[in-house]
Amino acid sequence: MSTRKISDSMVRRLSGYLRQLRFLAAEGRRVVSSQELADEAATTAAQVRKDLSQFGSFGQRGRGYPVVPLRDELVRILGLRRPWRACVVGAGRLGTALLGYEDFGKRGFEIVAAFDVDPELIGKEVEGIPVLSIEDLESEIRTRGIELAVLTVPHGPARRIADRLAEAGVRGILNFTPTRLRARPGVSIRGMDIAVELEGLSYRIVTGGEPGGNGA
Amino acid sequence: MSTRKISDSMVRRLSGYLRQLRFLAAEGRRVVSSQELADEAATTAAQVRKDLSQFGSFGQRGRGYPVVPLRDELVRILGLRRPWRACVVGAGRLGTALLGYEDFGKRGFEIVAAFDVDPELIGKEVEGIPVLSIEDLESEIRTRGIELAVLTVPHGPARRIADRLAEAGVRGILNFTPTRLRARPGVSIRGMDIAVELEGLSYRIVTGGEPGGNGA
DNA sequence: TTGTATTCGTGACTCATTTCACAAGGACCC
DNA sequence: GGGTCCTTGTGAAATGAGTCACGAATACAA
Ligand SMILES: NC(=O)c1ccc[n+]([C@@H]2O[C@H](COP(=O)([O-])OP(=O)(O)OC[C@H]3O[C@@H](n4cnc5c(N)ncnc54)[C@H](O)[C@@H]3O)[C@@H](O)[C@H]2O)c1
Ligand SMILES: NC(=O)c1ccc[n+]([C@@H]2O[C@H](COP(=O)([O-])OP(=O)(O)OC[C@H]3O[C@@H](n4cnc5c(N)ncnc54)[C@H](O)[C@@H]3O)[C@@H](O)[C@H]2O)c1
Repeated sequence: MSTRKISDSMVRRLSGYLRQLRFLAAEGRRVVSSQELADEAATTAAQVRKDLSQFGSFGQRGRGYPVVPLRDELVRILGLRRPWRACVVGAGRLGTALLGYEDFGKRGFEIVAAFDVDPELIGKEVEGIPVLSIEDLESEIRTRGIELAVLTVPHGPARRIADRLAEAGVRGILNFTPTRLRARPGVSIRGMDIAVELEGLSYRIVTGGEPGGNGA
Repeated sequence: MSTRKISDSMVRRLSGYLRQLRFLAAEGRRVVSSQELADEAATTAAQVRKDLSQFGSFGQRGRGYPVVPLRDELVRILGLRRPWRACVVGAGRLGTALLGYEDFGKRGFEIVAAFDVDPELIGKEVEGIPVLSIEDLESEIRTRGIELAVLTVPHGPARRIADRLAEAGVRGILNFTPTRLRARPGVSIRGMDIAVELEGLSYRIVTGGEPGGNGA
């Protein structure tokens, strides 16, 4: 346990271990080896051990890692002990799909509201989640204790809304728009750009690159 | 120009530069400095120059990089000279949202078909794109010359369908399911897992990590 | 209890990526 | 045509990530 700085790619791997551990826990498995964890997370056994050893000694030599305690430890490390309260901004095609995504809840993220400008949508419920007016963004975020936002509005208003979210005290934004958001102190931002991923595929294919598996 | 091996994170940055260059080209800008490119792609000027120098000398000292030629060069490097023919497998909530995503075309990816099991959907068109039976997956992929697939089916059938896609000759899969797909020779796979990104946000927030901007 | 087979934890090493610093090359003004 | 800015291109240095090998600890069988 040497408490190095935790890199982004390592956090990504921890997520992968956690996913696998949840699955194993549901199956009733008691212990799992670094090798098995590595296979599912597309890495090596040594890497798994090194990653986990950053936080303490959870394994038992000769046996492996106890599934449930290790899962709970990762939940703690990743900050998922209690669910995060989140909203979706932009209840369009993509936003609506996300509102119906049941895995959010299972993974510790609770979507408590959506926001939109469209008067047709405001006041309705989509997948059981209320669509609120974008005008009330700041007040609703405060009263409902919303900490995270998923941004699925068009390019035009994206920057402005991100600023308003930051201003209203949101701690993190998951950005699905192709707009690059300005970093704001106190607000973490992560972008999911489909085109970037597709272009990555394209590059690998034309350069004859086999290496199939990065993410899932 | 030293022709090192191109890393994954570098390809990601190249995508970022390309996005910005497309935007600047549309605005009519003639030249751009490494500094400006760096600001938008959340990196440093030196990094931009080093990245680009892998492929040749495109810049003019004292002036910067000519926007349109550099854009075209990146298009070539990333393998985007002609559009890729793609399909969406699983025309559910997420799949439907993706079928309506107009930016695909602009970025060089043409969605020519969707596949599903649901008899209600098969034969219909969604957003102008025909929904075909999953039973005809192999034959349709061959006759329509489909090269890429976006996978948006439930967890259950995901692995099996990925195998069928690989068998049918698809060159790349963009996987939105939480299922980890087995790497297959000749098929590049890239996963987009929302939960992984949200967990990354969660981690950064609880550890007090400011560093706002990775992706968009 | 002893021996053998496992599997973790970890320091040393290797390899990859990023940053730094600056010379080289061109633009532009006078 | 000479001087002055700028900004690129690039080796060298610094930093960081991932791999290896092996000792320590444990399980289990005989
Ligand atoms: N559709 C996809 O599959 C997809 C995939 C990846 C990324 N994206 C990105 O996600 C974003 C949304 O895409 P979409 O296809 O869902 O578009 P959409 O037009 O279907 O939905 C956008 C929604 O945002 C709302 N909106 C517009 N301005 C707003 C404002 N100022 N405040 C609040 N809400 C506002 C609209 O009323 C609409 O409901 C776009 O930036 C797009 O590039 C979409
Ligand atoms: N909804 C989201 O916002 C979201 C976000 C991220 C990831 N995902 C993932 O994307 C996948 C789809 O999610 P969804 O919400 O769109 O689910 P959905 O149930 O709305 O859609 C799934 C579609 O796949 C079709 N399907 C089922 N079995 C099939 C088969 N064997 N062959 C072809 N088609 C088949 C179904 O008929 C349905 O139309 C899931 O794996 C989910 O975890 C969804």
